[in-house]
Amino acid sequence: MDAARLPGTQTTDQVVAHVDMDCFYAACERRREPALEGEPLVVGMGYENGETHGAVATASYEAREYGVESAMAISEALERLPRRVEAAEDPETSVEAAGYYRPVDMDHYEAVASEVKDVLHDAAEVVREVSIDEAYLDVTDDVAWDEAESWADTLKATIESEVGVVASVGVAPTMSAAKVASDHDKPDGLVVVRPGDVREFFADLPVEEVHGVGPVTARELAALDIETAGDLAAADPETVAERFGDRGLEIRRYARGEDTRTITPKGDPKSLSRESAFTEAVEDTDQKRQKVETLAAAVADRAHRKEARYQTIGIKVVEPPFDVNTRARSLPGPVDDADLVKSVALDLLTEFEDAAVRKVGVRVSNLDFSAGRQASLGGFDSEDSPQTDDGEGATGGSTTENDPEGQVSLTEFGDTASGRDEDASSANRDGQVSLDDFD
DNA sequence: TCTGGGGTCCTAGGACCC
DNA sequence: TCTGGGGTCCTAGGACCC
Repeated sequence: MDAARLPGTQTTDQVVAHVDMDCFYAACERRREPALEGEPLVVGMGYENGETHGAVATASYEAREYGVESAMAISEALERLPRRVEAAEDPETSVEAAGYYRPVDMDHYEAVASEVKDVLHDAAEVVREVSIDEAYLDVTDDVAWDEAESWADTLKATIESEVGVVASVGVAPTMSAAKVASDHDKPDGLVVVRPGDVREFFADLPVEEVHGVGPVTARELAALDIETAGDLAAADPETVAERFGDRGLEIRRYARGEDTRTITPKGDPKSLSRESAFTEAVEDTDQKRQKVETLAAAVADRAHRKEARYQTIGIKVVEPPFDVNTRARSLPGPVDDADLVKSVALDLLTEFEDAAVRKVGVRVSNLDFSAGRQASLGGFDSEDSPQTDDGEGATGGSTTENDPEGQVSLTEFGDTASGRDEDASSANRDGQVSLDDFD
């Protein structure tokens, strides 16, 4: 596209495009199995091997007509839409009212997603990938409002011809409006909301469509007679703030088309986790421990491959009916140590030894990617700055070297900067960061 | 609703420090 | 020794998103 704006004509408005792939997993399955085109198709996880406790990840629009929805239990999906293979053998069931089921294959979807991303990065300077099938593009400097529609149309066509999957695109002056716009005319949608039209565009939408409003908030808003985004936009800010705090003011601003967020590329992850559900609630200690060990190894492996070290190790334990418990323990410094993940996770699990448990998870957080990237010599206190900056800059604070035994240096730093004795003393208390404590 | 898996951000309270 | 205030880090839980 030509017509880059002249420097002097820029306003504070952004031109934001939100690209959202339609039924992405199903589209990926169809790409490699074209016979599924036009058929009801359900992609789900955890239901293979005769298991029935999985959930629907994506249902094609044809499958949705039978009432199958994403996040629905597979067992319920099968009631509404039997499997085609079984229907064919069962004279009682009509083949027309049956569909195809495929298990989730993340590796394949990620490969397709990276092809899509290549197209997006060609189309815009700044791309924020939100998830495997969704991204924001900042095209403020490349696309004028007059050409937004044809630009988006071209982008959609390119994705379809080069990758073979269909996207919906919304273009608007803010991220929150672009997101709603891309969803507004799905599938194969293209909606442009110009700067002056945002408030009107939101007015009649159900309040749940505002980004950040989920079922809980929607219910509480309904109790205040706030049912549309327009109601929320017009609501008294003090009432909203009183009930929902800062988050309330934020969703109100979104509903008014006010959103000052700018598009930045996605940074490093903040945490990595693995979790897994039992078929039914389990009390047996060994079964729980075994699953936690497996998850711990998987998480540690993933972190290792991503060159992430972690300072906090935690578990999640879900008790029936759906009580989520989390426990976490922080270490004196970041580590990359699969055995430690396992031993800490198991230790945290002992609290739930006697509990009935339906699901467990292991997480590492407080991630540090510095080791794999560069050996930075920064981080020493500079002479010219007095005491005021110690809390902040503190690159890494604790061990930025590879091994947790890098303690020596910590202790030495101990009395040089007041902000540091915390680290040093906590390391000392734990004596040499003795990993033995966790074994 | 008989809830799968992987994330993010926010809040509140306690410990600890100055 | 008691009181008070400011600040940070950590843990746990909640809501939300895809």
